[in-house]
Amino acid sequence: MLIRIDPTLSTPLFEQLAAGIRASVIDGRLTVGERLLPARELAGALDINVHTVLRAYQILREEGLLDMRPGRGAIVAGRIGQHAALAGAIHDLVDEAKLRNVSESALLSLIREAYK
Amino acid sequence: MLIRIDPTLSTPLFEQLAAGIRASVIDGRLTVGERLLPARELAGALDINVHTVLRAYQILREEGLLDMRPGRGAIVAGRIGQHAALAGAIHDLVDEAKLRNVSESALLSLIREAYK
DNA sequence: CTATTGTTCTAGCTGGACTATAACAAGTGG
DNA sequence: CCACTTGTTATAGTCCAGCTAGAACAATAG
Repeated sequence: MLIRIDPTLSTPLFEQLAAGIRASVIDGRLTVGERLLPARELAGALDINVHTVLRAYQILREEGLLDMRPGRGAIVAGRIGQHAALAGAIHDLVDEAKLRNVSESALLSLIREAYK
Repeated sequence: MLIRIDPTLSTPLFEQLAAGIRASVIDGRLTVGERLLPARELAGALDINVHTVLRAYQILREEGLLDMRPGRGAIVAGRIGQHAALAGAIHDLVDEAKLRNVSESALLSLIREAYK
């Protein structure tokens, strides 16, 4: 599981991490039942704090993507079903946005608006 | 121009404001050539600081949405052309996401991922 | 010339993100 | 049962982005 973290970005580390794992689950790089690296281990590998990793894990658990318990670790639960369609739609939208020179942040806030 | 700001949300005020105005321009509530409220005035109305309003305005200028100069104010430039199609696509995507119980924050980070 | 309005600068406050330790609880495997 | 692993919880400190406040400046309108 290769996930890259960039401390210089404005998006929080725990969000970046959650986003990376989430994407991995959706496109199949992580499969249901698979176990993630133990928090302390991953934290060491990424050179960040354990709590930051755990915070990312907990977000994903609340989304139903992970199942975690002490002693067992964090396991991909993948309640998300067939997100493939969604992933496709997202891809198309992003392409469209790029084509029209709409910046990432602009697109993001348009979506935030649409969610209201 | 009615734009609502919620200080309790985690999204910065200046972003909320920029997002609101941006959306207004795109769906036609604000038309090209129209002048926005002077920063100090809008700040007073929203009960926030002038700098926060100006920061939002400047973001939109960088996007080419606004034209602003001292003494004249901020005017909708609307370089964005026909974003109607994009707006439609966004709307569809958000509906799809809601249908699948994908949270707003999850969708946002999926899009951030797709932008890479 | 005066009033308006964006621009720039300086300064201070606050909350969230991140880190660092440490103790605790629930599992796993021998 | 025991040792080890791993998530959970709590406490505390640092740092920075966002917001506020006040003031002086520059360009534009009338």
